Amino acid sequence: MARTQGSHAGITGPRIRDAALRLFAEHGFAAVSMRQIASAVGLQAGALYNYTPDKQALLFSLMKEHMDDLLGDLARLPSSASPSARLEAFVRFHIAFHLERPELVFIAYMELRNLTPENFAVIEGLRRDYENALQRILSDGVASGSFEVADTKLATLAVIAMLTGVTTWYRPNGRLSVPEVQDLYWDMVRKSVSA
Amino acid sequence: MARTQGSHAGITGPRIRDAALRLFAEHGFAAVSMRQIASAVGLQAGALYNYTPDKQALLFSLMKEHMDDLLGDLARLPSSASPSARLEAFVRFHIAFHLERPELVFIAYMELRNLTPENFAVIEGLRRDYENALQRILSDGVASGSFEVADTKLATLAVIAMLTGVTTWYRPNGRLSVPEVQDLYWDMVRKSVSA
DNA sequence: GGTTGATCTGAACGCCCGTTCAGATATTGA
DNA sequence: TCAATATCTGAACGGGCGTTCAGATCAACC
Repeated sequence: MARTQGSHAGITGPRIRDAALRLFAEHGFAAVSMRQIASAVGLQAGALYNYTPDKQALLFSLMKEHMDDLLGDLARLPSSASPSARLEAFVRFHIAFHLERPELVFIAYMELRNLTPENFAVIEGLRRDYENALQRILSDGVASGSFEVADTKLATLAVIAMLTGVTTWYRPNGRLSVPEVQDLYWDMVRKSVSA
Repeated sequence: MARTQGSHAGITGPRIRDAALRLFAEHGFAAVSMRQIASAVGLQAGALYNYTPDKQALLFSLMKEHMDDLLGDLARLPSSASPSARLEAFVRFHIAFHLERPELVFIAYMELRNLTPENFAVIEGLRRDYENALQRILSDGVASGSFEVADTKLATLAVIAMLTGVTTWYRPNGRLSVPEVQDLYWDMVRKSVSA
Protein backbone atom coordinates (compact mmCIF):
# COMPACT_ATOMS: atom_id res chain seq x y z
CA MET A 1 0.00 0.00 0.00
CA ALA A 2 0.96 3.63 -0.17
CA ARG A 3 -0.32 6.67 1.60
CA THR A 4 -1.98 5.75 4.86
CA GLN A 5 -5.60 6.74 5.33
CA GLY A 6 -6.11 10.09 6.99
CA SER A 7 -2.73 11.54 6.12
CA HIS A 8 -2.89 15.13 5.01
CA ALA A 9 -0.16 16.48 2.86
CA GLY A 10 -0.23 20.03 4.12
CA ILE A 11 0.59 18.92 7.60
CA THR A 12 3.39 16.49 6.90
CA GLY A 13 6.04 19.12 6.23
CA PRO A 14 5.79 20.78 9.64
CA ARG A 15 5.59 17.42 11.34
CA ILE A 16 8.84 16.37 9.70
CA ARG A 17 10.49 19.59 10.82
CA ASP A 18 9.24 19.11 14.37
CA ALA A 19 10.47 15.55 14.53
CA ALA A 20 13.85 16.49 13.07
CA LEU A 21 14.14 19.37 15.51
CA ARG A 22 13.42 17.16 18.48
CA LEU A 23 15.69 14.33 17.38
CA PHE A 24 18.58 16.57 16.33
CA ALA A 25 18.43 18.33 19.67
CA GLU A 26 18.35 15.10 21.62
CA HIS A 27 20.89 12.96 19.79
CA GLY A 28 22.75 15.32 17.49
CA PHE A 29 22.51 15.73 13.74
CA ALA A 30 25.08 13.09 12.88
CA ALA A 31 23.53 10.50 15.17
CA VAL A 32 20.01 10.82 13.77
CA SER A 33 19.05 8.93 10.62
CA MET A 34 16.49 9.85 8.04
CA ARG A 35 14.75 6.59 8.89
CA GLN A 36 14.39 7.69 12.52
CA ILE A 37 12.88 11.00 11.48
CA ALA A 38 10.50 9.28 9.08
CA SER A 39 9.51 6.75 11.72
CA ALA A 40 8.70 9.52 14.19
CA VAL A 41 6.25 10.95 11.66
CA GLY A 42 4.89 7.56 10.59
CA LEU A 43 6.47 7.53 7.15
CA GLN A 44 9.06 5.61 5.20
CA ALA A 45 12.38 7.36 4.71
CA GLY A 46 11.85 7.96 1.01
CA ALA A 47 8.79 10.11 1.65
CA LEU A 48 10.91 12.73 3.42
CA TYR A 49 12.43 13.66 0.09
CA ASN A 50 9.12 15.16 -0.98
CA TYR A 51 9.81 17.84 1.61
CA THR A 52 13.56 18.32 1.70
CA PRO A 53 16.23 17.79 -0.94
CA ASP A 54 18.49 16.12 1.61
CA LYS A 55 19.34 15.84 5.29
CA GLN A 56 21.66 18.83 5.23
CA ALA A 57 18.92 21.11 3.89
CA LEU A 58 16.67 19.98 6.73
CA LEU A 59 19.24 21.09 9.28
CA PHE A 60 19.97 24.34 7.51
CA SER A 61 16.30 25.15 7.16
CA LEU A 62 15.78 24.79 10.91
CA MET A 63 18.77 26.96 11.74
CA LYS A 64 18.02 29.59 9.14
CA GLU A 65 14.44 30.02 10.24
CA HIS A 66 15.59 30.24 13.83
CA MET A 67 18.03 33.02 13.07
CA ASP A 68 15.47 34.86 10.97
CA ASP A 69 12.99 34.70 13.84
CA LEU A 70 15.64 35.93 16.25
CA LEU A 71 16.59 38.91 14.11
CA GLY A 72 12.97 39.64 13.21
CA ASP A 73 11.90 39.81 16.83
CA LEU A 74 15.00 41.77 17.76
CA ALA A 75 14.13 44.42 15.18
CA ARG A 76 10.85 45.06 16.97
CA LEU A 77 12.58 46.29 20.13
CA PRO A 78 12.50 50.07 20.59
CA SER A 79 15.68 51.54 19.15
CA SER A 80 15.29 55.14 20.20
CA ALA A 81 15.43 54.70 23.96
CA SER A 82 18.49 55.29 26.11
CA PRO A 83 21.38 52.82 25.85
CA SER A 84 20.57 51.53 29.32
CA ALA A 85 16.92 50.93 28.46
CA ARG A 86 17.89 49.32 25.17
CA LEU A 87 20.37 47.05 26.95
CA GLU A 88 17.76 46.01 29.47
CA ALA A 89 15.31 45.28 26.67
CA PHE A 90 17.96 43.24 24.88
CA VAL A 91 18.76 41.18 27.96
CA ARG A 92 15.13 40.43 28.73
CA PHE A 93 14.38 39.67 25.10
CA HIS A 94 17.36 37.36 24.67
CA ILE A 95 16.46 35.33 27.73
CA ALA A 96 12.77 35.06 26.90
CA PHE A 97 13.39 34.20 23.26
CA HIS A 98 15.94 31.52 24.06
CA LEU A 99 13.95 29.95 26.87
CA GLU A 100 10.95 29.62 24.58
CA ARG A 101 12.81 27.38 22.11
CA PRO A 102 15.59 25.55 23.90
CA GLU A 103 15.85 22.84 21.27
CA LEU A 104 16.41 25.26 18.42
CA VAL A 105 18.94 27.17 20.48
CA PHE A 106 20.76 23.96 21.24
CA ILE A 107 20.91 23.00 17.59
CA ALA A 108 21.93 26.47 16.47
CA TYR A 109 24.96 26.37 18.75
CA MET A 110 25.93 22.70 18.47
CA GLU A 111 25.42 21.78 14.86
CA LEU A 112 27.28 24.63 13.21
CA ARG A 113 30.07 22.28 12.24
CA ASN A 114 27.66 19.98 10.44
CA LEU A 115 26.69 22.71 7.99
CA THR A 116 28.29 22.84 4.58
CA PRO A 117 30.68 25.79 4.23
CA GLU A 118 28.13 27.77 2.23
CA ASN A 119 25.35 27.17 4.76
CA PHE A 120 27.71 27.88 7.63
CA ALA A 121 28.61 31.23 6.13
CA VAL A 122 24.94 32.21 5.99
CA ILE A 123 24.24 31.33 9.62
CA GLU A 124 27.50 32.88 10.74
CA GLY A 125 26.54 36.12 9.01
CA LEU A 126 23.17 36.24 10.74
CA ARG A 127 24.80 35.56 14.06
CA ARG A 128 27.19 38.40 13.39
CA ASP A 129 24.27 40.70 12.71
CA TYR A 130 22.80 39.80 16.07
CA GLU A 131 26.06 40.43 17.88
CA ASN A 132 26.47 43.74 16.11
CA ALA A 133 23.11 44.89 17.40
CA LEU A 134 24.26 44.40 20.96
CA GLN A 135 27.66 45.91 20.32
CA ARG A 136 25.96 49.00 18.94
CA ILE A 137 24.01 49.38 22.17
CA LEU A 138 27.19 49.07 24.21
CA SER A 139 29.19 51.52 22.14
CA ASP A 140 26.31 54.03 22.16
CA GLY A 141 26.29 53.71 25.94
CA VAL A 142 30.01 54.24 26.12
CA ALA A 143 29.75 57.29 23.88
CA SER A 144 27.02 58.80 26.00
CA GLY A 145 28.82 58.01 29.23
CA SER A 146 26.16 55.57 30.48
CA PHE A 147 28.48 52.56 30.29
CA GLU A 148 32.10 51.93 31.04
CA VAL A 149 33.27 49.11 28.84
CA ALA A 150 36.92 48.70 27.89
CA ASP A 151 36.28 46.50 24.85
CA THR A 152 32.77 46.51 23.41
CA LYS A 153 33.39 43.54 21.10
CA LEU A 154 34.58 41.34 23.94
CA ALA A 155 31.81 42.60 26.21
CA THR A 156 29.25 41.75 23.53
CA LEU A 157 30.44 38.17 23.30
CA ALA A 158 30.73 37.88 27.06
CA VAL A 159 27.17 39.09 27.65
CA ILE A 160 25.71 36.86 24.96
CA ALA A 161 27.57 33.82 26.28
CA MET A 162 26.40 34.55 29.79
CA LEU A 163 22.77 34.99 28.74
CA THR A 164 22.63 32.02 26.42
CA GLY A 165 23.98 29.82 29.19
CA VAL A 166 20.59 30.09 30.83
CA THR A 167 19.26 27.45 28.44
CA THR A 168 21.59 24.83 29.88
CA TRP A 169 20.14 24.88 33.35
CA TYR A 170 16.69 26.54 33.30
CA ARG A 171 13.76 24.20 33.88
CA PRO A 172 10.16 25.42 33.44
CA ASN A 173 9.02 24.17 36.83
CA GLY A 174 12.25 24.92 38.61
CA ARG A 175 13.11 27.29 41.43
CA LEU A 176 12.98 30.46 39.35
CA SER A 177 10.38 31.94 37.01
CA VAL A 178 11.37 33.54 33.72
CA PRO A 179 10.83 37.10 35.04
CA GLU A 180 12.96 36.30 38.06
CA VAL A 181 15.70 34.97 35.82
CA GLN A 182 15.45 38.09 33.68
CA ASP A 183 15.72 40.31 36.73
CA LEU A 184 18.75 38.49 38.07
CA TYR A 185 20.62 38.49 34.77
CA TRP A 186 19.78 42.08 34.05
CA ASP A 187 21.15 43.02 37.43
CA MET A 188 24.45 41.32 36.66
CA VAL A 189 24.72 42.68 33.13
CA ARG A 190 23.84 46.19 34.25
CA LYS A 191 26.58 46.18 36.85
CA SER A 192 29.17 44.59 34.57
CA VAL A 193 28.96 47.46 32.07
CA SER A 194 28.60 50.22 34.64
CA ALA A 195 31.31 52.56 35.83
CA MET B 1 52.37 -8.22 7.18
CA ALA B 2 51.64 -7.05 10.67
CA ARG B 3 53.25 -4.48 12.90
CA THR B 4 55.04 -1.92 10.78
CA GLN B 5 58.72 -1.43 11.30
CA GLY B 6 59.66 1.25 13.77
CA SER B 7 56.37 1.27 15.60
CA HIS B 8 56.73 1.57 19.33
CA ALA B 9 54.00 0.26 21.51
CA GLY B 10 54.42 2.67 24.39
CA ILE B 11 53.73 5.61 22.14
CA THR B 12 50.71 4.31 20.26
CA GLY B 13 48.24 4.84 23.11
CA PRO B 14 48.84 8.59 23.42
CA ARG B 15 48.87 8.97 19.68
CA ILE B 16 45.45 7.34 19.47
CA ARG B 17 44.14 9.66 22.16
CA ASP B 18 45.56 12.69 20.41
CA ALA B 19 44.03 11.71 17.09
CA ALA B 20 40.67 10.96 18.68
CA LEU B 21 40.76 14.27 20.52
CA ARG B 22 41.46 16.21 17.36
CA LEU B 23 38.92 14.37 15.23
CA PHE B 24 36.16 14.42 17.86
CA ALA B 25 36.64 18.15 18.32
CA GLU B 26 36.57 18.82 14.59
CA HIS B 27 33.76 16.58 13.41
CA GLY B 28 31.97 15.42 16.54
CA PHE B 29 32.04 12.04 18.24
CA ALA B 30 29.20 10.52 16.23
CA ALA B 31 30.66 11.64 12.92
CA VAL B 32 34.12 10.14 13.49
CA SER B 33 34.73 6.47 12.78
CA MET B 34 37.21 4.16 14.41
CA ARG B 35 38.72 3.68 10.96
CA GLN B 36 39.38 7.42 10.68
CA ILE B 37 41.11 7.47 14.05
CA ALA B 38 43.18 4.43 13.15
CA SER B 39 44.10 5.93 9.82
CA ALA B 40 45.29 9.13 11.49
CA VAL B 41 47.70 7.06 13.57
CA GLY B 42 48.71 4.77 10.71
CA LEU B 43 46.93 1.69 11.96
CA GLN B 44 44.07 -0.59 11.02
CA ALA B 45 40.90 -0.15 13.02
CA GLY B 46 41.26 -3.44 14.86
CA ALA B 47 44.51 -2.37 16.46
CA LEU B 48 42.73 0.38 18.41
CA TYR B 49 41.11 -2.27 20.54
CA ASN B 50 44.46 -3.03 22.14
CA TYR B 51 44.16 0.39 23.77
CA THR B 52 40.48 0.95 24.41
CA PRO B 53 37.62 -1.48 25.01
CA ASP B 54 35.38 0.51 22.66
CA LYS B 55 34.73 3.92 21.15
CA GLN B 56 32.66 5.10 24.09
CA ALA B 57 35.50 4.42 26.53
CA LEU B 58 37.80 6.49 24.35
CA LEU B 59 35.48 9.48 24.62
CA PHE B 60 34.92 9.02 28.34
CA SER B 61 38.63 8.68 29.00
CA LEU B 62 39.32 12.00 27.31
CA MET B 63 36.57 13.78 29.21
CA LYS B 64 37.38 12.22 32.55
CA GLU B 65 41.04 13.11 32.35
CA HIS B 66 40.11 16.65 31.33
CA MET B 67 37.86 17.11 34.34
CA ASP B 68 40.46 15.58 36.66
CA ASP B 69 43.07 18.00 35.35
CA LEU B 70 40.66 20.89 35.79
CA LEU B 71 39.83 20.03 39.37
CA GLY B 72 43.45 19.15 40.17
CA ASP B 73 44.73 22.51 38.98
CA LEU B 74 41.85 24.33 40.66
CA ALA B 75 42.77 22.77 43.99
CA ARG B 76 46.19 24.40 43.75
CA LEU B 77 44.76 27.91 43.87
CA PRO B 78 45.18 29.67 47.24
CA SER B 79 42.05 29.10 49.30
CA SER B 80 42.80 31.30 52.27
CA ALA B 81 42.82 34.66 50.53
CA SER B 82 39.94 37.14 50.49
CA PRO B 83 36.86 36.27 48.44
CA SER B 84 37.74 38.97 45.97
CA ALA B 85 41.28 37.67 45.52
CA ARG B 86 39.99 34.12 45.21
CA LEU B 87 37.43 35.17 42.62
CA GLU B 88 40.10 36.96 40.61
CA ALA B 89 42.32 33.89 40.77
CA PHE B 90 39.41 31.71 39.66
CA VAL B 91 38.61 33.94 36.69
CA ARG B 92 42.22 34.09 35.51
CA PHE B 93 42.70 30.38 36.04
CA HIS B 94 39.52 29.41 34.21
CA ILE B 95 40.42 31.47 31.17
CA ALA B 96 44.03 30.31 31.02
CA PHE B 97 43.13 26.66 31.54
CA HIS B 98 40.42 26.68 28.91
CA LEU B 99 42.44 28.59 26.33
CA GLU B 100 45.27 26.09 26.67
CA ARG B 101 43.12 23.15 25.56
CA PRO B 102 40.28 24.40 23.37
CA GLU B 103 39.66 21.01 21.79
CA LEU B 104 39.15 19.24 25.11
CA VAL B 105 36.89 22.05 26.29
CA PHE B 106 34.85 21.77 23.14
CA ILE B 107 34.43 18.03 23.54
CA ALA B 108 33.64 18.28 27.23
CA TYR B 109 30.74 20.64 26.49
CA MET B 110 29.47 19.16 23.24
CA GLU B 111 29.71 15.44 23.65
CA LEU B 112 28.00 15.03 26.99
CA ARG B 113 24.96 13.55 25.31
CA ASN B 114 27.08 10.85 23.67
CA LEU B 115 28.13 9.44 27.03
CA THR B 116 26.37 6.43 28.46
CA PRO B 117 24.20 7.33 31.46
CA GLU B 118 26.81 5.96 33.88
CA ASN B 119 29.65 7.88 32.29
CA PHE B 120 27.51 11.01 32.05
CA ALA B 121 26.82 10.85 35.76
CA VAL B 122 30.54 10.77 36.51
CA ILE B 123 31.36 13.79 34.35
CA GLU B 124 28.30 15.65 35.58
CA GLY B 125 29.43 15.10 39.16
CA LEU B 126 32.88 16.48 38.47
CA ARG B 127 31.39 19.48 36.75
CA ARG B 128 29.19 20.04 39.76
CA ASP B 129 32.26 19.97 41.98
CA TYR B 130 33.83 22.67 39.86
CA GLU B 131 30.74 24.85 39.99
CA ASN B 132 30.49 24.39 43.74
CA ALA B 133 34.01 25.73 44.15
CA LEU B 134 33.01 28.97 42.48
CA GLN B 135 29.72 29.17 44.31
CA ARG B 136 31.60 28.84 47.59
CA ILE B 137 33.74 31.82 46.68
CA LEU B 138 30.67 33.88 45.86
CA SER B 139 28.76 32.96 49.00
CA ASP B 140 31.83 33.62 51.15
CA GLY B 141 32.04 37.04 49.54
CA VAL B 142 28.38 37.70 50.16
CA ALA B 143 28.76 36.64 53.80
CA SER B 144 31.75 38.94 54.31
CA GLY B 145 30.06 41.82 52.52
CA SER B 146 32.58 41.94 49.65
CA PHE B 147 30.02 40.88 47.04
CA GLU B 148 26.40 41.66 46.38
CA VAL B 149 24.88 38.72 44.60
CA ALA B 150 21.17 37.99 44.77
CA ASP B 151 21.46 34.34 43.76
CA THR B 152 24.86 32.70 44.08
CA LYS B 153 23.88 29.58 42.16
CA LEU B 154 22.66 31.54 39.16
CA ALA B 155 25.64 33.87 39.38
CA THR B 156 27.96 30.86 39.39
CA LEU B 157 26.48 29.49 36.21
CA ALA B 158 26.39 32.93 34.61
CA VAL B 159 30.06 33.60 35.32
CA ILE B 160 31.18 30.18 34.12
CA ALA B 161 29.15 30.50 30.92
CA MET B 162 30.57 33.95 30.29
CA LEU B 163 34.17 32.84 30.86
CA THR B 164 33.93 29.60 28.91
CA GLY B 165 32.57 31.53 25.96
CA VAL B 166 36.05 32.89 25.42
CA THR B 167 37.03 29.62 23.74
CA THR B 168 34.56 30.22 20.93
CA TRP B 169 36.23 33.38 19.66
CA TYR B 170 39.78 33.62 21.01
CA ARG B 171 42.53 33.11 18.46
CA PRO B 172 46.20 32.81 19.54
CA ASN B 173 47.41 35.46 17.11
CA GLY B 174 44.36 37.66 17.37
CA ARG B 175 43.87 41.18 18.62
CA LEU B 176 44.15 40.37 22.33
CA SER B 177 46.72 38.46 24.37
CA VAL B 178 45.68 36.02 27.09
CA PRO B 179 46.58 38.44 29.93
CA GLU B 180 44.56 41.16 28.21
CA VAL B 181 41.59 38.84 27.93
CA GLN B 182 41.98 37.90 31.58
CA ASP B 183 42.07 41.57 32.59
CA LEU B 184 38.97 42.41 30.59
CA TYR B 185 36.92 39.50 31.86
CA TRP B 186 38.02 39.99 35.43
CA ASP B 187 36.92 43.59 35.20
CA MET B 188 33.44 42.56 34.06
CA VAL B 189 33.09 39.77 36.59
CA ARG B 190 34.32 41.97 39.42
CA LYS B 191 31.74 44.61 38.64
CA SER B 192 28.91 42.15 38.11
CA VAL B 193 29.20 40.81 41.66
CA SER B 194 29.93 44.13 43.31
CA ALA B 195 27.51 46.28 45.25
C1' DG C 1 -17.01 9.13 -12.27
C1' DG C 2 -12.94 9.20 -14.39
C1' DT C 3 -8.59 11.44 -14.67
C1' DT C 4 -4.82 13.90 -12.99
C1' DG C 5 -1.35 15.07 -9.81
C1' DA C 6 0.27 14.86 -5.18
C1' DT C 7 1.80 11.66 -1.87
C1' DC C 8 3.70 7.53 -0.13
C1' DT C 9 5.62 2.60 0.00
C1' DG C 10 8.94 -0.88 -0.48
C1' DA C 11 12.87 -2.31 -2.38
C1' DA C 12 17.18 -1.49 -3.90
C1' DC C 13 21.91 0.91 -4.59
C1' DG C 14 26.68 1.31 -2.92
C1' DC C 15 28.83 2.39 1.04
C1' DC C 16 30.38 2.74 5.84
C1' DC C 17 29.78 1.40 10.70
C1' DG C 18 31.80 -0.84 15.49
C1' DT C 19 33.70 -4.83 16.78
C1' DT C 20 35.95 -9.55 16.67
C1' DC C 21 39.56 -12.73 15.74
C1' DA C 22 42.88 -15.94 13.59
C1' DG C 23 47.22 -15.51 12.07
C1' DA C 24 51.50 -12.88 11.03
C1' DT C 25 55.28 -10.14 12.67
C1' DA C 26 58.37 -7.58 15.78
C1' DT C 27 60.41 -7.14 20.25
C1' DT C 28 61.92 -8.84 24.54
C1' DG C 29 64.23 -11.64 27.92
C1' DA C 30 66.59 -15.89 28.91
C1' DT D 1 69.82 -18.07 19.61
C1' DC D 2 65.29 -19.01 20.37
C1' DA D 3 60.94 -19.07 22.74
C1' DA D 4 57.43 -16.08 24.63
C1' DT D 5 54.80 -12.10 24.39
C1' DA D 6 53.08 -7.76 22.73
C1' DT D 7 51.41 -5.73 18.77
C1' DC D 8 49.22 -5.36 14.41
C1' DT D 9 46.92 -6.86 9.91
C1' DG D 10 43.30 -8.20 7.04
C1' DA D 11 39.14 -10.13 6.58
C1' DA D 12 34.80 -10.88 8.14
C1' DC D 13 30.23 -10.20 10.83
C1' DG D 14 25.60 -8.19 10.98
C1' DG D 15 23.72 -4.02 10.53
C1' DG D 16 22.60 0.82 9.38
C1' DC D 17 23.44 4.79 6.38
C1' DG D 18 21.54 8.62 2.69
C1' DT D 19 19.36 8.58 -1.35
C1' DT D 20 16.71 7.03 -5.59
C1' DC D 21 12.80 5.37 -8.00
C1' DA D 22 9.04 2.52 -10.08
C1' DG D 23 4.69 1.68 -8.87
C1' DA D 24 0.65 1.95 -5.70
C1' DT D 25 -2.72 4.79 -3.47
C1' DC D 26 -5.31 8.74 -2.22
C1' DA D 27 -7.52 13.54 -2.80
C1' DA D 28 -9.30 16.88 -5.73
C1' DC D 29 -11.28 18.61 -9.75
C1' DC D 30 -13.70 18.37 -14.38
